[in-house]
Amino acid sequence: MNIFVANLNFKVQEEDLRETFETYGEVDSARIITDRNTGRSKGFGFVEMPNSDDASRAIEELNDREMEGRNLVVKVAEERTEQRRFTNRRPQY
DNA sequence: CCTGAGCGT
Repeated sequence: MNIFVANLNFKVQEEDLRETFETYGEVDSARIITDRNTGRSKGFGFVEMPNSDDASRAIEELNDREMEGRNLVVKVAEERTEQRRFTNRRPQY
């Protein structure tokens, strides 16, 4: 199950996110979205949990929960538009 | 070092 998590403190990293969600069950992957150009955190990310039951509990429990001084926003993620592949050439603007 | 709506290379 794909989980969207936002309102993250910028200093929170993927492993912190993973640990937080592992409290409620197995975490397949945790990803923090970082700015392509600066590499800094965008303040939100995605967590994939194999067990949808654990995922639902995690969403209920972690949504609006405080983490590093910020209140987390945890929702079920929308389907990703399309599986895009790496493109070495990016229009820099 | 710094910021704060939203859905990913």
